[in-house]
Amino acid sequence: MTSAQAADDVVARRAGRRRDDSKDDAILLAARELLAERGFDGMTMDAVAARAGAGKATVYRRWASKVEMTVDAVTCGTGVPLTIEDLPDTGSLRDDLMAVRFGRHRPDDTEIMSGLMSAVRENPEVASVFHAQFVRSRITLMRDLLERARLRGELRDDVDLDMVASVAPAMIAYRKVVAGQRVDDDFVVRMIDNVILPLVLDVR
Amino acid sequence: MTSAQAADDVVARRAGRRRDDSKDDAILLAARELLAERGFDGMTMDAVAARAGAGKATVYRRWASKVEMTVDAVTCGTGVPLTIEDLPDTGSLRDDLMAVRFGRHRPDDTEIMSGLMSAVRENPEVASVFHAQFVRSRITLMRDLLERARLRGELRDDVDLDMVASVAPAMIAYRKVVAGQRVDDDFVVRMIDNVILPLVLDVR
DNA sequence: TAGTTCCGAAACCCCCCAGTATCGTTGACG
DNA sequence: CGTCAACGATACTGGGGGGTTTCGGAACTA
Repeated sequence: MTSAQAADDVVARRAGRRRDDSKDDAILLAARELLAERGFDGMTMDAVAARAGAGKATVYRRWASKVEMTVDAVTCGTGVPLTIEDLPDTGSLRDDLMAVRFGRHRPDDTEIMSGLMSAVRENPEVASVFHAQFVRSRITLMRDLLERARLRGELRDDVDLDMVASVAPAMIAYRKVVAGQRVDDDFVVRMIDNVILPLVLDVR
Repeated sequence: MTSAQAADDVVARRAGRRRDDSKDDAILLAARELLAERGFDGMTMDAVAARAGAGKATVYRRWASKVEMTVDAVTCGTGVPLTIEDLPDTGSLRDDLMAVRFGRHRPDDTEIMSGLMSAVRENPEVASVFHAQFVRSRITLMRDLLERARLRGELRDDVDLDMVASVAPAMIAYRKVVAGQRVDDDFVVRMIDNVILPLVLDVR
């Protein structure tokens, strides 16, 4: 409980209409949708407010700037990045990787990643949250999964884990952001079976 | 000889000061530098003109818009993409790949690739030249080199050439554009030796 | 020298958009 | 019901930048 909430409950609540907390989510959702559809530059604050069914004043009452709103939209909206804690050991690296793709997780956020790219170059705050949300967490997850497979004895012993851990994130981001192609299930499975696994597995 | 040049030589040359063709190169060079330093949005036409030692009118006398100038800056400036014709068969895939990186070619243009990214999303013309210059040509080159290695008998026979051909371009673009890290010689060599070659080579 | 064309510099126009201010309205509290 | 804060809508401000025009000067032809 924050001190502000305590003040509301214990001390007399201030008069006047109370803030509609559901608007926070509506605004952040609108921001994410527009980020995915039009990118950071195309996501105007007027459009965000309009899609959320709110006025701009309501948006700026909650966030001081477009950047701060964007940071919250990305961090709160796309959720805490997946970690190895969320993925029970299936006993095989292939099944572990499939679980990452096909498990019951948040929807594909490559569109948001793509839409954020333009803002990353010129905004350190955005760059920081982008890196944490879309780069570091994914490489770390891959590295942890590979490490687990290594302990199970699945991997050859000369694998460069740090390098290999970035192969899948790189190929997925490249296909979406740089090459501008769809990242569908076919592509992911084919990448896993024809690139990642042949690269690390002991069996031949 | 173009008809315009013929007209200049045969028919009477029009009166007045002649266009300084060297300005074209100066402007395109300034555009590339600013594209690399500040990205497409940060590259203002005023800055391009100023760096080229020209007036904006001079720029707009040659190109109708910022986009058209950018397209020319990228296509003319970074040169014709490398093809397998430019790379004599060294007899080994590793040496072929090293020749791509360390051969006597144009300077590293990952900065320009990175700077163009923001414009790709919202401009089909830029997207087209970007794709030709930085995506298609590189994947094709990789694929041709792999094919050549396959004919030499270097490769395992179950290699997914189309998929593998995009691994190196993906990892380099990812590291630079998405992860925001330097693409130095160490990284490239390590990628070749610990990812690309283990993935395709027959020897084990 | 007269006429023409290109030059750099700079003023200018116009649109877009982040952010602010003001409106009348709505709803919670006393 | 009176008060007051949050609400949606909307007008407004200020800065940035693409693109155009103007201007005096320079370079070229005749």
